Amino acid sequence: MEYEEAKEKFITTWGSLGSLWGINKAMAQIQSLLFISTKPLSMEEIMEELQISRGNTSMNLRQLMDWGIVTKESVRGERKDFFTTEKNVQELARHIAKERSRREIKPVIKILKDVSSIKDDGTAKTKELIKQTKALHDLTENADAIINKLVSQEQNWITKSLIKLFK
Amino acid sequence: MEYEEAKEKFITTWGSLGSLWGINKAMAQIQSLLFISTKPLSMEEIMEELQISRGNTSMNLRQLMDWGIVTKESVRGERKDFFTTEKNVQELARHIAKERSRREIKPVIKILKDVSSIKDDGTAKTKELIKQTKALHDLTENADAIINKLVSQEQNWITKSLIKLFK
DNA sequence: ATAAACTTTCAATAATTACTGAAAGTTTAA
DNA sequence: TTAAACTTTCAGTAATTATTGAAAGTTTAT
Repeated sequence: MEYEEAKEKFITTWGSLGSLWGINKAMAQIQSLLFISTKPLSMEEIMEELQISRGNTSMNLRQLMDWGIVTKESVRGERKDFFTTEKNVQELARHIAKERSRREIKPVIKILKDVSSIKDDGTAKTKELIKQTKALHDLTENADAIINKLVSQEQNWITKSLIKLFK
Repeated sequence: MEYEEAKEKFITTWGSLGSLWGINKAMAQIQSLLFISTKPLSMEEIMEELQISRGNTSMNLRQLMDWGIVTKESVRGERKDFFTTEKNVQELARHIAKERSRREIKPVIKILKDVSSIKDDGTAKTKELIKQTKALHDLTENADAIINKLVSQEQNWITKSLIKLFK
């Protein structure tokens, strides 16, 4: 396998992994294209490379910027915008984890808390609902906290050595 | 909020979280219905409760069984099948993590390994592709290992206390 | 062996989600 | 201030994914 094939394979694979986990294909592909690019790319270049429309490119670049993993850059002497992605995988993971936590996990934790806090009317089905949603609440909250800790910047030597322990 | 509303809210919320993470809505809803049920449910009851068709129910129950989180049960004296889900959240998380790892993450790790192993032809773009996919490979492999360890059954006292540390 | 009770399969259809392309909007240089 | 260069928006369309429902298949009781 040489460069072109490897590049193609990487972008395609990352795109399908994205879809599988609820991230749209174009968004994942744009990010992966930038991730292995040696220089900032213009909208034109991205469209050309991935064979997608101007509108699609624009919308997905916006989303990537909202997620904080792509930034617009100016290249001196050039009029058009250029885009780069966070190149450090640790940082990348941190941004993604933080955003998904904030947008998707935290609101669910809130609802699980509400649901598990309903008044116990003494019936078996209410008791079961409370017990099970409480367990799910605790698990989700823990998982969320652990993941955010694991990818957080404030990783001191303790955390780092713990990660090694897990390997 | 009393029972019916809370139940409704829980099932709906869990269903949309599912979609958001690439798990189909009906599948997530069936699982959550079983998760708070005090007894095994028949296909009839599931269809009725969630207002979905027989075919849909059957296909999604099959998938849940393939994932190892729902089991078919016989109730003595009854001809039809009854279904239950894993009630222990820890076990549930373990099954889901294992399956997603096996089906989705492991194959991607394999491809990242292949891609990052292409011959270095000395060009900047090849060097960048190798460097970046290698970094992603290592991160993905670590994340996969950590998550599987965290939810694994063999949680001994060390692991448990580490989890506490992360809280 | 028959038929009732139940489940699965799958082609057709619906619902959802993503994508396009052109018009409207914005920025920049002169 | 004009107009060229560029970007965004969004209604319409396409592609994908989920769902239905009825026919085919299976199991069980007699």
